[in-house]
Amino acid sequence: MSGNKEQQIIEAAIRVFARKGLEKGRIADIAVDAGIGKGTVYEYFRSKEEIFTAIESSVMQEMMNQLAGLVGSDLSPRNKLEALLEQGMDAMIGMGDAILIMTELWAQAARGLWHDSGDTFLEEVYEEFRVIVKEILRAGVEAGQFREMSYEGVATLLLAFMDGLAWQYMLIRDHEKFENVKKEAIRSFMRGINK
Amino acid sequence: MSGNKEQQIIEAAIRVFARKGLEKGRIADIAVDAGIGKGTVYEYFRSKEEIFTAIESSVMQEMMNQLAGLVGSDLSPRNKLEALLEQGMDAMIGMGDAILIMTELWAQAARGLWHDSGDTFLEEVYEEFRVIVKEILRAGVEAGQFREMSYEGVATLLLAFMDGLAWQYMLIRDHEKFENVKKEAIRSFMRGINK
DNA sequence: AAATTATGACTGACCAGTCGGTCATACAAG
DNA sequence: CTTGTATGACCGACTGGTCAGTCATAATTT
Repeated sequence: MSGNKEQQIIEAAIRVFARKGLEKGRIADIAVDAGIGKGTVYEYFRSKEEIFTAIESSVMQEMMNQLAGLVGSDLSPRNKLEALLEQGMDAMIGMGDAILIMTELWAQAARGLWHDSGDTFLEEVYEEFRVIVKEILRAGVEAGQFREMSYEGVATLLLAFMDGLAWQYMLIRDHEKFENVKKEAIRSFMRGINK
Repeated sequence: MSGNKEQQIIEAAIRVFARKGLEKGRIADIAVDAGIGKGTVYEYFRSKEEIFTAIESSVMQEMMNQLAGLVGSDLSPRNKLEALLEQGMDAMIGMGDAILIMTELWAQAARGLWHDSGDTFLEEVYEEFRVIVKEILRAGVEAGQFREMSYEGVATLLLAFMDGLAWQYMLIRDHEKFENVKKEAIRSFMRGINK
C-alpha cells in the first residue's frame, strides 16, 4: 500500500483540490486522504503551493506524452488530427472526477495573468501544443487534405475546442451523452477545415 | 459618485475577484475599491457568498439579454448563428480584464458538482442557451441551410466553442491577434455545419 | 432629535507551516 | 541470539497570522 509516497500525496491532493478547490482544500484533508499524518506531507513538499505545482506538472506531462506518441506516427495529417481529437477527449473521460482539477488549473493561471508579467506554466504548454498542431495543419494543406487557413488561428481554435469540450464534459458527466457530443465535435471540426 | 451602491460593490468585487481570485479577494479590498467602509458592504450583502452569487447573476443576465435580442430578430438561421458567435466574442472582448472572473465562475461551478446533487446556476444558464441554439439549428436544417446533425451534440459543441474561445482570449489578451482567431473560428464552425 | 446609513476596531474561527518527540527498522557489539 | 544504539520516517499539538462577519459609535439625512 505504501509505494511512492510523493505520488500518493499528489493523487490525494488532486482528489481533494478537485472536490474542495485549491484554497479550501486543506493540507490536513490531503493527509487523511493519503492515509498519512499532516507532518509527513511536509517531508515531501515544502508548501501547499509546491504540491499544486507538482500536480500541474504531472497532469501536463501526461498530456504531452500522449501527444508525442501521435506526432511520431505515420498517419496522414487528417487522420493524425482526428486521432488527436479522439484521444484527447478519451483522456478527459479517463480522468474521471479528477478532471475537475482542470478548473483549478485554469483559475490559477488566470490569476497569474495579473501578477507575473511572463508566462504561466500552462501558457508554455499551450504554446508547445500550438506548434505541433500548426505543423500538422501545414502538412495537411500541403497534402491537399485541408483548405487554406490561418494556421495560428485554427491551432488556437483547436485548443479552444478541446478545453471547451473538457468543460462541457465536466458539466455533463455522462459518458453516453458525451459520446454523442464527441462524435459531432470531431465531425464538425474536421468538416470545418477539410478541403 | 454614490449612485446605486449595490452595483458599485458588485463592480468592485468583479475587479477584485478577477485579480485575486474568489478566496484571496478580501471584503476589505472590495470596500477600498468601491471607496466605502468594510461595514457598509454588509449593509448591502449578507455575506461574501452572496456577493459572488450577485456577480454570477449580473454576468449571466447580461449574456442572456444579448441572446434574447438576437432570437427575436428576423435573420435567417445561418445569419443568426453567425451573429451569435460574433456578438458573443465581441462581448468577451468588451469585458476587458473582468473576463478573468469567468475562471472563478467555472471553478466555483465545478466545486458545486461535487456537493449539490442538483443544478448549479451556471448549468441552468447553459441549458437555457442550449435550448435556444437547438431551435436555431433545427430551423436551419428545415430551411436547408444546415446539414443533418445531432442538435444536442452541436449545441453543446457551440457552448464548448465559445467557452474555449473565452479562455483563449484570456490567455492571449491581444485584440488584434484574437481577431484572427475569431474570424477562423466562425468560418470553421459554420463550414462544419453548413449544408 | 429621531431615524437611517456608514464606519472600522474587534473577535473568533480557521489553517499553513513548525517542531519536539515517537517508533519501526537496521546494524553493531557482546 | 539478543541487547544496545543509531537513523530518519512519521506524527499531530501548537503557533502566528489572516480574514469574514459583528457591533458600538459616528455621521448624515429627514
